[in-house]
Amino acid sequence: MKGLTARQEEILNLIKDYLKEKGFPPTRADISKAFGFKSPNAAEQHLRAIEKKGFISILSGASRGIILNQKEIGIPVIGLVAAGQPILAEENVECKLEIPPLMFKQKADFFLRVKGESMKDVGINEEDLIAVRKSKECRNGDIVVARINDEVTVKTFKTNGEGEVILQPQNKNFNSIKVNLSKEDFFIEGICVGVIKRF
Amino acid sequence: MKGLTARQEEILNLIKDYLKEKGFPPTRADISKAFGFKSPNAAEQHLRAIEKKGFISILSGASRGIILNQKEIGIPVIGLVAAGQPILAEENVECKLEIPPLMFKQKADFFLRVKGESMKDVGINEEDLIAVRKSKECRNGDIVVARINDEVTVKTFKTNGEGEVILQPQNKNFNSIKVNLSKEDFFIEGICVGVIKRF
DNA sequence: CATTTTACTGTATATAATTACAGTAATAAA
DNA sequence: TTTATTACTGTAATTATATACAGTAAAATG
Repeated sequence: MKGLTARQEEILNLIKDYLKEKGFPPTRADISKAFGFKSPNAAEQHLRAIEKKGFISILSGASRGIILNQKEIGIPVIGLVAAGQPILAEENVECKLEIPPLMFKQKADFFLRVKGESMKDVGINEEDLIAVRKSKECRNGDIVVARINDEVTVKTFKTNGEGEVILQPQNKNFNSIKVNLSKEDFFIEGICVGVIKRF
Repeated sequence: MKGLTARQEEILNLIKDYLKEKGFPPTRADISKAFGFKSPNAAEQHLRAIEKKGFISILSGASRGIILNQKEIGIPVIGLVAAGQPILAEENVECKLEIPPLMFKQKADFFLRVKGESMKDVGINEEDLIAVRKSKECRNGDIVVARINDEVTVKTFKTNGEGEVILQPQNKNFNSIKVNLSKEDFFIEGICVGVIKRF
């Protein structure tokens, strides 16, 4: 379900983030400050628009009386990534899962359901959920979610510093992937910060 | 950290309930109304006492600025199990971790920090947290947390139905453990319902 | 092309909410 | 026995917050 303008979605995301971080919703002034609005009324009117479209409820008279109408709280669980689609595109989202801030050592932005056994030697198996922090950069040895020509893969990242990138599986039955940066479309989607197995 | 008085605990529970229901914390007036206090200061002073004892934080100047210091919510994370102690004894609890109900397929009662690599072939490695559902029974093939003579171990459970129990590691470098039920003190603590890895 | 919607600034005000101060009374601790 | 602590009432000041009203301007819509 969409219907929100880009700006309204930004506002809604701020409310979600604020709630997650502080445990209670922001005031009109908090929102205005975050976006640089010089009038609290700017926030007020955005809130009313978002309410009208059904994403939040506003309790009249109550301070911070903003209620999220969505049950989709938490971070998205990504199943199969449709070719050509951004990883977080709505059609890839299986469900959402709420996790506490301290669950992993770093903040996780989404979960990705693992296909294949190429990383089994580090304990990542088919159907596991890996917790991913969005990042365009990574270090040697990081387990990364990378995209090569529309295909998303999870591997260990290696580089020799001269533009040569190798994606290493952690399974002796699989071969390393040498990425030709000049010919192939290569992109780091994020870094694996954790794994969840469900038996 | 000192314990809360009965009244303070009631107040804290109200805050938790209010938060769960409305999505934001109550004001002093809300608390006073719920308990029939005729002065908002009654609530204020309870809050200060609860804050002093470390259960909440109060943000100065912010309306509804009550933050739960959720050290004691969630399920316990068990580190090393002291010999002879029940697994959930307080001295074994490293911290607590709140998990959503849908995190695993079955309800988890506690986490156990894994020592050793005996289960590496099923993706359970040293320092991983395994989610355990308390249970005295289990089936063939279940990954169980078992206790043999004061020692806690994680293995795959096998039995031939004639009282013979074998605890199987999932690592070719480790040997199976045959349990002599007549001589040894054997006990199933629970069944592994999931794993969390934190990189 | 007129109208609506979006996206704001700027001002003002009623009220929501925190919080300080002054008490009372019962109970627990020193 | 004196002193804290717990558990409140009652009042009041200050600030935090919601929210109404009056505008401007650009973009989208019909």
